[in-house]
Amino acid sequence: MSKQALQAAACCTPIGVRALDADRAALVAPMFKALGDPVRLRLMSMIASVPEICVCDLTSAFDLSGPTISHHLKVLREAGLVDSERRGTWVWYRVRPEAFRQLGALLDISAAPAAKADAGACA
Amino acid sequence: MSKQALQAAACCTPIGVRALDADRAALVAPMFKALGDPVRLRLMSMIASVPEICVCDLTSAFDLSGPTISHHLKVLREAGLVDSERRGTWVWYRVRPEAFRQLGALLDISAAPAAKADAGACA
DNA sequence: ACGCTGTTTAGAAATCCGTCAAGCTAGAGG
DNA sequence: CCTCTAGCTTGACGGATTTCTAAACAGCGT
Repeated sequence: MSKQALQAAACCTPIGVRALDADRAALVAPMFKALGDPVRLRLMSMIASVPEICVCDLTSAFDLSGPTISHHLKVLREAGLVDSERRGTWVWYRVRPEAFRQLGALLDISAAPAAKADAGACA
Repeated sequence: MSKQALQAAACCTPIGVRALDADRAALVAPMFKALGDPVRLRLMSMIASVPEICVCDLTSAFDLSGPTISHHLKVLREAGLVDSERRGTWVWYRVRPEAFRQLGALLDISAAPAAKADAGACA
């Protein structure tokens, strides 16, 4: 809703070009927070590495109970990072490319002042 | 130390190309977690948007006590996102471009499967 | 010695993580 | 239609982290 619109507004000025104001920070921080758990980060990468994936495949990849995985998926969903859709018996998850791209753009340091002194360190 | 070496090893395969294994996820997640707080995200962006900045300038930008800011800076420091250096009376903070770039590379979705269906949404 | 700057410690309140139990939806079988 | 089962989500609860305030501490310059 309005949340989506605001997220779009926060898109896509790199963090290093101009400091985030409080409103935008409050909007983007939950996304980073959602990625701040190892399990959720792995879930996110599993979802992002394929067009879509079934919850059953996600659950079987961890030594965690179903409800726990479901909880983590809910966090990712509420952060706007993934979408879910029920098709028949199974629920399928899919990444939200626009949210993903927004985070990537925020972390684009290439235009930041500090980048000049340290270009190419991540070869 | 060894932590730095492992962080370098996790660099820079995008999350959307291949799913992170548990070890790499455990290594990178703390960085995202550190950015998962609005105050820390703003601190990070303030630090990243200039070559370096004094703690006094950071503290004065928030309605938070000194110790609280210091605590958040410590989290960013221990996550490897920033460096601090004392010069005379004041302490100066500076971004770690390599860590920053690593996170940006992880979120590079351009090579991911889902990117094809949604190119250019972040215009 | 004194003041200024920034960090650390200690403690209370709030939040988060994982499991158990119960609820809901969709398909299969009678 | 009804029931049964499977797949996933939700609610509730103990235990561990996190977050803030206040007070004590350490480094630097005068």
